[in-house]
Amino acid sequence: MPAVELLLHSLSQRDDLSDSEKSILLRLPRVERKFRRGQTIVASRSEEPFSNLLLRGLAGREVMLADGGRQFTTLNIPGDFLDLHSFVSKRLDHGAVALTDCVTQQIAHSALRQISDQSAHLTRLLWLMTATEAAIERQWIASMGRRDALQRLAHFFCDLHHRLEAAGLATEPSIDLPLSQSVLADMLGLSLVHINRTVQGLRAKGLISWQRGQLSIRDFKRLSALADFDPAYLNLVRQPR
Amino acid sequence: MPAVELLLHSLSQRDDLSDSEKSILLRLPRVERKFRRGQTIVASRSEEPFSNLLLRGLAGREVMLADGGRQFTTLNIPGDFLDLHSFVSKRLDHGAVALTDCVTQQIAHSALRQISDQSAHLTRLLWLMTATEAAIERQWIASMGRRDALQRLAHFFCDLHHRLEAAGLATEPSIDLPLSQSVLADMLGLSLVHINRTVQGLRAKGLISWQRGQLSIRDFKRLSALADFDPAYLNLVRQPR
DNA sequence: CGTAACATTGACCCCTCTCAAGTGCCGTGG
DNA sequence: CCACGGCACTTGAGAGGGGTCAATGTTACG
Repeated sequence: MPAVELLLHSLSQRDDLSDSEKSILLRLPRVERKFRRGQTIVASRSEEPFSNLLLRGLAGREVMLADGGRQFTTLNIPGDFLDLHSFVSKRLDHGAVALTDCVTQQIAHSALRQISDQSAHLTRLLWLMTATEAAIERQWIASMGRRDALQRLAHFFCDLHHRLEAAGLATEPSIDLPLSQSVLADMLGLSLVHINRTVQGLRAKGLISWQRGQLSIRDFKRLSALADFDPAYLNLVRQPR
Repeated sequence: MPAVELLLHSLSQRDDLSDSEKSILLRLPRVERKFRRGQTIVASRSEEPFSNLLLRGLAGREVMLADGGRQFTTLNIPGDFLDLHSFVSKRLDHGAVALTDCVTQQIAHSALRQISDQSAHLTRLLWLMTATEAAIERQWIASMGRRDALQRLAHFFCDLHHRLEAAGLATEPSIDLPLSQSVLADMLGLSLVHINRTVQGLRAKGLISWQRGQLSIRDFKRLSALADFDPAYLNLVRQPR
C-alpha cells in the first residue's frame, strides 16, 4: 500500500474526507527513499525542504545528549510522518533514525504549502496529526516520570499495539517488533540490562511473549491494567474538525 | 498587557505579521476568566468549545495516574495557550491546572475556525505554536530519560528562563517562580524530598538562588553546561513560515 | 499565638545502573 | 560441514541514585 493511502486511512479515521480532498492527497508529488537499519533519515537540526512520510519499517525520533546518551521520544510506524512539524518549524529539534530497513516518501514543503493555502480542512487534519503525536509524547513523559520499568514497558507495548491496529497493521494480538533491546532501552530511558530483566518480568507474568521479532500480547486486559493504559489520547474518533 | 498582545508578540518573534493579520488577532473575541491557585482550568478529557490563552500566572498540564501519581508535562507561562491543540483534537488528553493565581482569555474554537478558513499564514503560525510546545515536551522526555536529578532541574530552569525572556518577562537573571517544591517534583518526575536536596545542590554549587518565590540564576553559563541546554528547539527565529 | 503550608533533615530501603561474563544464534569462509 | 566472529540476549554481583517514612524547622497569616 503506498504511503499516501496509509495517510489517507489515518486521516479518515479522524474525520470524513471529501473526494476532492482525497484526490489532493493522492496526487501529492513525492519521492521515495530507502534506508537501511541504523541509517539517519533526517539529521537533528537539519532544515530540509520536505517532510518524510514513513511507508515501511520502524523509525525513531532521537535526541542525543552531550555525554553520548541517546533518548528516543517516539517510535514511528508506517503511515506516520517523521517530521511533519518541520513544515512549520523549519528546523528539526531531533533526528529521525531507521530502526529497521525503512522506505519513506518525501513530500515537499512547497506541496504542503499548497494544501495549506487551498484546503483549510486538510490543514487542520495535518495539524491534528502533529497534535496527536504530541499527545503520545505527553503520555511518554508521564511514563518516564511516574511509571516504574514494568509499567513503562507495558504502556509502551499497549500504545504501540493500538497504533498499529489503527493503521491496519495488527489484526492479531501479535505484531512485528524487530527491535533490539538496546533500542528499547533508549526508548524507555532504562539501561539495556534492566530492559532485559523487565521483558522477562512481563513474560513471567504471562502477559507477553517476544521472540524472533514477534511480539504477542497474551493478555491485553491485564497488560493495560498494569500500565494504566487508556487509548483516548490517540484521537481515534471520527468527527468534524 | 492583554493576552492577545502577548500572543502577537510571541508570533512576531517567529515570523512577520501583516497589519491585517495583527488586526485579526487583536479583534479576536475573548472571555476573561480568573482562577485561584490550585484550581483546574480545564479538566482532563473535557471537550470545551474554546481554548485558553494564559494572560497572567503559571499553569501546568497534568496527567493523573490511577495510583494517584501526578505528572506535569509542561509549565505554561503568560502568552502560552494551555490547550490550543483542543481546537483540532477536540478532546483534551490532559488537565490544565493553575499553579499560581491565573487569568486566562478563552478564545472560542469558532473564532479560531474563522482564522483557519481565512488566513493560511496565521493558521501555520498557530500550528507552529503547538509544534514548539511539542518540541519543549520532547526535551522534557530526554530529561526524564537520560538526565539525573541535578541536570534535570538545571535544564528546567534554563528552559523556563529562556521562555520567560522571550516573552519579555525576564529582563534580569532573576525570575518569579512562586511554585512549591512539591509541584516541581511532579514536573520533573522526582520525589519531594529529592527535589529539596537537588535544589540545595544547585545552590551549593553557586548556580542559583531561590527564595520567597524568586529564582536567580547566578551563573547561566555553568548552569547551561551542566544541563546540556541548547535553546534551538524554541524556534526563536523570525523567518517566513 | 495557633495553625497550616511549605522547606529541611535523617535513616533506611530498593529500584535501577554499571561492570563483567557467559550463552545462543546466525552468516561467512575455509 | 565445521570453525569462527559478531551481535544480541542473558545472568550475576555490587554500587548508588532516588524513594519512602517520619520528624523537625520555618514562614505566613488570621
